[in-house]
Amino acid sequence: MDIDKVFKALADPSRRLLLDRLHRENGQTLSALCGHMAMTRQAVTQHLALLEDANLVATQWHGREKLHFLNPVPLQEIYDRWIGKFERNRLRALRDLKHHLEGGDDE
Amino acid sequence: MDIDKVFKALADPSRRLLLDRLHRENGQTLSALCGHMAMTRQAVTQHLALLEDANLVATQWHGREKLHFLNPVPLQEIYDRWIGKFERNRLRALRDLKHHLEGGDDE
DNA sequence: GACATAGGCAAGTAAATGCTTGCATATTGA
DNA sequence: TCAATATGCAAGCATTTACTTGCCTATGTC
Repeated sequence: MDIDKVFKALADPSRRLLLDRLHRENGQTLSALCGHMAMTRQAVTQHLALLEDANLVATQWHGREKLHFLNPVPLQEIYDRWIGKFERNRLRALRDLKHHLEGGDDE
Repeated sequence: MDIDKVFKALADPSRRLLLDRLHRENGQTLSALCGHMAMTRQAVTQHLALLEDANLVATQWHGREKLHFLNPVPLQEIYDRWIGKFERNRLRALRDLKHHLEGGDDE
């Protein structure tokens, strides 16, 4: 899995909104998703393509409709393999921060 | 807290590497951090400024040296307020996905 | 068959991004 | 005091990004 694609896909607020919308109601068509966005259909298509490339969204054709489904796995992996690492030493980092900012060893 | 700044800060691999380096050894100077990066000092400075603006890094001057400290709080908040939400319905989303991809109601 | 609906493809554009180069300032140490 | 070290500031540039407009295709419906 390309973790960089996932981070880049999450970097845009419109794309995060799309994920939110799918989280609220899974399996929506492109047109339905467009309803929430203040941009053209093409722009939404491009955002969704990026999300699909990052494996955050999976699609399936139903006749002339393209249904979009949320895939939560990459989010989990971002946490497990990236954010979690920092959390494990969270207290230590905060101690460092406080120690040095509030007058540490030589100040 | 501006969650968008945090996501944008995390979108670049060089900036994630900088966080990794600070995680490995906290309180490094700009020059020390430059040692790990294949770019000019100015580029690193700009990356660090973005991280600081996103509140992922805090700095403190020690004479002519600028020390950089990791602040894990925004990462925690990204998890709590964003990723966690999706995780709570992770199984449901995966069920939706499987159901529709492997031949659902009408296929 | 004709027409509306759902979506795709591709070129164009303005703004953001990542990085560089050049020069200036401040601290430290011989 | 002079030079080396540590960092800052700002303009310039190439690439990427987000979005648009215009046109084309396929599915469903009267």
